[in-house]
Amino acid sequence: MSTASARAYELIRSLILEGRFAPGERLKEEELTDLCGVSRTPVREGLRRLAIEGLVVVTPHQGAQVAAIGDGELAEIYALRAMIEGHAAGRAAVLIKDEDIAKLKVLASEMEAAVRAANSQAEGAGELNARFTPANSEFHRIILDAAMSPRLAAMAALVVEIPLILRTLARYSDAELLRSLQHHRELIAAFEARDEDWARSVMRSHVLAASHAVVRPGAGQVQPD
Amino acid sequence: MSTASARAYELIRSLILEGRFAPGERLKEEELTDLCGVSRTPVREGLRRLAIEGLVVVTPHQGAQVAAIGDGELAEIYALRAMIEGHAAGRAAVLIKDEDIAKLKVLASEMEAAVRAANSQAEGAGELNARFTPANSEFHRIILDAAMSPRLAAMAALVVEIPLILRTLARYSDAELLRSLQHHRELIAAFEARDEDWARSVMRSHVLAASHAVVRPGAGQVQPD
DNA sequence: GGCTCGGCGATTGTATGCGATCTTGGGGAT
DNA sequence: ATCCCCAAGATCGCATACAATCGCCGAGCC
Repeated sequence: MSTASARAYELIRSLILEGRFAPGERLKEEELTDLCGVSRTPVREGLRRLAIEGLVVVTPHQGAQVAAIGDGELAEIYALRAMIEGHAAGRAAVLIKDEDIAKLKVLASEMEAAVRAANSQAEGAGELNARFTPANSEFHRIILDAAMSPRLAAMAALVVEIPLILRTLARYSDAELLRSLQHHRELIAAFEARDEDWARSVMRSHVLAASHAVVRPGAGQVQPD
Repeated sequence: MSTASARAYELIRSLILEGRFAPGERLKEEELTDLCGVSRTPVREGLRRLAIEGLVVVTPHQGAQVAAIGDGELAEIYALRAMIEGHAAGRAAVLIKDEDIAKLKVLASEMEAAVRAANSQAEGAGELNARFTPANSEFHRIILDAAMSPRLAAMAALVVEIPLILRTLARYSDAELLRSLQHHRELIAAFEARDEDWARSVMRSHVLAASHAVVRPGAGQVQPD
């Protein structure tokens, strides 16, 4: 529990990802000090870390603000993400343990159930998002961990979390959502077949498909990925 | 000049890359304070940044130490590097400006001259290293910058500098050195042809070749890459 | 004799104070 | 009326001081 500094980092990060701070909004150290209940030093530390991870940008003597990214940048980020997560999926196909594959199956079912529930009950997108997103994040995290490469995970952190800032803009059509679910199942199949190339290819498709759903804000429900 | 913090970061980083600190060696904050001439606060900041970049590892309440990496990890790092620099070269093939290509030609000539001088004069490897390495680093930096992707550059930083810590172990045979020089020329040709796939492929070869020269410490001269 | 526990030194983590730099608002000149 | 410049307020960067934690070593117990 190296708490104060880590807590500040996690709190600020979660606040940004939850959308409590708008992109471009300025983050004053003193303000965060009050929110976190710690002093400016650990707040600064967390801010710098978030800056390196790309969630915020700090300009000297001018403070930090939530990263704001344009469409061109977003497309580039998704290209990087396809590369990295594809690579991770390839490694994972060789290294992943059977128990982790079992976890993936559970999560895939959970996501499918979330979609079914939202569709049948005519629930709001919020409800779907609340069930779908955590399962989806966990799904991708398991694959990344299975790749057993801390540096790859660090690189993934640079590109995975950025799009989440804009999650309010990311809307999937029903067709895209179904395709995303199918990708998950196909990934699991590739893992079970221990097919490195197949897994990499499917993951690339998965991410690139998500890219097009995000860059063009459409009418849909949730951000699967 | 956001100096104090940036200077501390750069100084510590250069000391590590110059080999002044052995891998695994512990870095005490107070000691660095004396070396940098600044207080502990900016030293800590630089240390954390280096930690995220992978050059040092910090364990809470136990301080920082220079990253020590094994052969397995090294192979994995080179695989990532091949992926990232390959991607960068592909983008660069489309985006690079003619003047930057001209710079690459100058640097390639410089590296060739350095190798010729070292061979004919039976110079020590140190002399070659002193001429070759800066030109080589600049060569790769130009390509990375030409890709016009800050995040890609950030990811490259995660994997490009790590092998440099072990540069004393990296020895190229004459044949490998020549191959490296040919790769540089071929990259330039691919850029001039604006051939994205060609550039990516050559860069991947370039990095993967370097990988095998580094993982197996052979009898050679310098670390071109 | 070996093991465990408690105290001490060293080092890191956190808080606060001061100086430097940037932004903002108003007044004057063109 | 618009633009520029300057001063005041605010915020950040750095230094220092204090608190918390860890590792080590010796004494005591089993």
